[in-house]
Amino acid sequence: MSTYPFTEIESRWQKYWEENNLYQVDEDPSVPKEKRKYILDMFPYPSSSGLHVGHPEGYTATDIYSRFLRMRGYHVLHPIGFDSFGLPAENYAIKTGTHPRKSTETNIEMFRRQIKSLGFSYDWSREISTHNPDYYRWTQWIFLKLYKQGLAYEDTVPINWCPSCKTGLANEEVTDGKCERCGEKVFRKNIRQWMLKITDYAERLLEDLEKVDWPESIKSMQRNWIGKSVGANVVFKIENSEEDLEVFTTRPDTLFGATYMVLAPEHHLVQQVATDDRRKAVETYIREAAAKSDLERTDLAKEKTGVFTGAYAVNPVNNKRIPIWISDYILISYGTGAIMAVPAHDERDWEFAKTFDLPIIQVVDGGGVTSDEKGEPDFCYAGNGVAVNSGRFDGLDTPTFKTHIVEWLEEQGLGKRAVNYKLRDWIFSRQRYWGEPIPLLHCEKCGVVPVPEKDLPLTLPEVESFTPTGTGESPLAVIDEWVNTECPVCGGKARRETNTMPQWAGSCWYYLRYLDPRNDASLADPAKLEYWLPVDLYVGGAEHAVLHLLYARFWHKVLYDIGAVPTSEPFQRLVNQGMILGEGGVKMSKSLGNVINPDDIVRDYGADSMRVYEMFMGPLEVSKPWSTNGLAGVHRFLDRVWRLSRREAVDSQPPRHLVKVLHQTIKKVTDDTDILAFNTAIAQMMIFINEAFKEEALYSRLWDPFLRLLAPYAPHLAEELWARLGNEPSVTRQDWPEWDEELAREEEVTIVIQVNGKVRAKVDLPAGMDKEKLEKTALEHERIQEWIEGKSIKKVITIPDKLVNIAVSAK
RNA sequence: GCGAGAGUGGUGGAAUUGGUAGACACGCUAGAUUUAGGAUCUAGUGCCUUGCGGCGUAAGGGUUCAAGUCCCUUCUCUCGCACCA
Repeated sequence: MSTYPFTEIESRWQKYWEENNLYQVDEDPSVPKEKRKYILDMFPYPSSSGLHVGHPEGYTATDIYSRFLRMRGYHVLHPIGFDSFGLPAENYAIKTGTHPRKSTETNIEMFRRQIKSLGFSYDWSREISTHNPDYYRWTQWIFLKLYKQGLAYEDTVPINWCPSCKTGLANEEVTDGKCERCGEKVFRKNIRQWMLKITDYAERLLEDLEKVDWPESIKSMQRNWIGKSVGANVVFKIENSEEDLEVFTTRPDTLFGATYMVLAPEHHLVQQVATDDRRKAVETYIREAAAKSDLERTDLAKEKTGVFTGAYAVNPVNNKRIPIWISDYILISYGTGAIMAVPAHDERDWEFAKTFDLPIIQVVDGGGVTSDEKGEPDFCYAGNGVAVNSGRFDGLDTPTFKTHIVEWLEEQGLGKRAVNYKLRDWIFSRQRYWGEPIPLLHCEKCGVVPVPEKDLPLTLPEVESFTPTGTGESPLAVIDEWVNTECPVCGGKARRETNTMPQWAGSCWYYLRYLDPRNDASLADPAKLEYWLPVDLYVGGAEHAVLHLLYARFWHKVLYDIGAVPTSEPFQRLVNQGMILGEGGVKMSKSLGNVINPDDIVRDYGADSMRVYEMFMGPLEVSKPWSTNGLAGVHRFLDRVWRLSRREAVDSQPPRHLVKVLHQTIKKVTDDTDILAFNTAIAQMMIFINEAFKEEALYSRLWDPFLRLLAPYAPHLAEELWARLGNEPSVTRQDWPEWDEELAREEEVTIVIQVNGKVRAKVDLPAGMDKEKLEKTALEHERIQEWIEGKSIKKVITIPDKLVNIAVSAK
C-alpha cells in the first residue's frame, strides 16, 4: 500500500506539542464565562491488557471537539487521569505477590504511552491517579464530611458476598445473582458495614435530572433505579394483639379488595403473631427463606410459597377479618416489609391467592372483568377503572378514589400518604486492601472517632499478604501495628477501621481535582471551581448509567450542601459513545480472538487513521462493528490528502466550483463538528478532496482553510502539511475558517418534475427561479407533456429550487 | 412483564421544516497503468425488465399533491430493570 510517512510525522508533532506545552490551560480571568469549556472523558481503569479500541472512540470525540473549540476562541480544559484503585490489581497481587501499587503504576505507564500515541490534546500537567495519597487524602476528607453530615453509618446488613473475591459487593455489582467481576454465584452474608445514606438524596437526585442535558435513556435508567412510588401507609389492627400492622400500598383505592395480609419472613411481628399450632410451620419457612440466595428468592419463574401464621388482621375500611400469611415474595427492605394483598388487582397477589386458594374480590371495574361460578373475577386486572364493591366509594375513578381514601384514612388516624423509593443506601465497605482506608477509629471509650483532618491522608500500610481473611475482614485487620492506635480524643486504646472504600469512591469527585490537582490545602481552590464548573461535556460508556453517574451526583450534591462546590449538578451534558463491536457485529472478546489492539493500528496505519476511522464508522452514540477494510478506506483518504499536498502549490485564483465546494465544506464541517456529527463532517472533507484531486494544481488559497478543518480530526497530518505550506506551527493555534454563504451557494439546481407524486423528469435550472417560471418550464417540458396529455390539471405544487408536482386526473 | 431505543442496498452508514431515497466509505464488476501487486487511476454498481417502465426505507393500514420522515396496528432486534406492593 502506498503510504505517507505517518510514523515519522506523528512522533515529530507529538514531541513538538509536548515540548511546547501546547494544551496546558490556566484560569485566565479575562476569558468570559461563556468562553470557558470543560470537556471531560471518563477516566480509564488502567488494566493490564492496555487500551482497547473502545477507549479511543470517546477520547477522539472529545479531542476533536476540544481542538475545534480552541480554534473557535474558547478556553478549553481537557484533562485525563487514572482510576487506579480496584480489584483486578489486588487479585493479581493475590495470585503473584506483586504489590498492587507496582502493577498499577506499570499499567498506568502503558496507558499513558498508548493515549499519547493517539495525539490527544490533554493538559497532562493536571494528570491524577486515585491511588496516590495526595489524591485519596481528599477522598478521605470527603468521607469525613459525609460522616459529619450524618450520611455515613455502621450497620450489620446482609450483603452480597462473593465467595471467590471474598468480599462484599454493592447491588450494582451483582448481575443475575453473580459477581460482575468473576462470575461466581453471590450469596447473602451478614457483615458489619459502612453505609452511605444516598436515600436521603433520592428526591433531589430524581428531580434534578430535569436540569441536565443527558440522553433520555440514562435519565430513565436513573429514574427507574431510584424508583419512586407514591401511595399510602395503612394501619391494620391485629386480632388479639396490641400490635398494629402497617403496610405500604400504591393502591389504597383497592382496600376493599384486600383479602389477606403478607409479611416478609424477616418481619419483626412474625414471631409474635404466629399462633401455637402454626408456629412450627412458620419457623421452618423462615429458616428455608433465610437459606435461599437472593437469586432463588427473586426467581420469577418459581411458584409462590408461603405459610399461614394463624393470625388475623382487621381491614380498617370494613372491619373484615383477613388472614395473615408470610411469604418471601415480600421483601423486608422495601416499604414496611408487609402488604395488604389485593389478588383481583395485583398480579403477584393473584398468583399467591390462586396457589393457596384465598378469596378474590373485584373492586375495580376495568371494563372486561367477568366472574366465574364462585363470583370471583376470572383474571387479574391491575389497571385503573371505576370502583365497585367499595361501599360509599363505588363509582369513583381510580385517581379520585385514591385522593379521597387517603384523606379519609388520615382523618381516621388509620394511615397517611407515603412515598417509597427502590433506591437503597450505598454499602460503602470493601473487605479489601487496595482501596482508600476509611479514616475512622473505634475507641473503647469514645466509640467511633473520625481521624482528625490534619492527619490525612491515612495511608495504606505495607502488607505481606493481600489474601482476604475470608472472615469478612480486610487484609488490613491483621496488621497489628497499623490497626492498634491511640484515640485522638481521649488518648486511650483504639483500633482503626479496617474496611476500605469501594472503587467508585475515587471516581466520585476526580473531575473536581483536575481543576486544582496539586492543591494541598483543600480539594480544590473555590475560585478555580467557580471558574470551570460544571463540566460542559462528559463522554463515556453507558455502562456507568446508574453506578458512577449516580454516586458522583450524590457526592456532588453533598459537597454543594456544605458549600464546597458552586453547582448542584456536576455534569451538564452527557453523551454515551456506542460500543465498538468486532468484525461481523459480534462482541469483541479475548475468547473470540477478535480484539483489536490500538497499538497495532497506530503502527500499521497511524494515529490519524485510527482517529478519523473511529469517527467515520457512524454516529458517536451507536454501537458499530469494526472493519479493517473501512479503516483502510480512511487511510486511503489521508494518503490522498498527503499526495495532493505534494502537488505544485499555486497562489492563483482557484476555479469557482472548487471555491464553492470549499465553502460548502467549511459550513458542513463547522455545523457537524459542533453537534458531534463527526461521521458526516468527514464525509464532506472526502468530497472536497475528491474534487480537489481532479485539478492539476494545488491552490494554496483553498489548502490553507482545508488544513484548518482537518486539524482537529487528523492533527498530526494537518500540522505537518501546515508547516510544509511555509507556515509557523501550530495549526491548532489558528482560527477556525469562516464560510461565505454567497460562495457556498449552488448557482444551478436540479428541479424534479413530478406527475402525481412520481418523478417524471429532472431539469437543471439556475437557482432562485421564481415559482411562475418554474411551473411554466415544468408544464412545457417535453416528457411531462406526454404524461399530462389528455388529463385535467387539478393542482400544481411548486417548491422553489426543489420540485414541481403536477396533480392530474384522468379525463 | 415493565421502561428506553432501533429496524434504510451485499456491508458501515447519509437524507433541514414531509419535497430527487441510498451522500461518503467498504465490497464487487469492467477497463487503464504496472515485471507484479491486496498500490494507483477511470467507469459502473438498490431490485426486476432487452426497452418503455415498474418496485423499493421490517410488515400492514391511514393522513397528504408528496411519507424513510407524521398517525394507528403488528413483528423483530438491542439495552436496562426485574416479585419494589
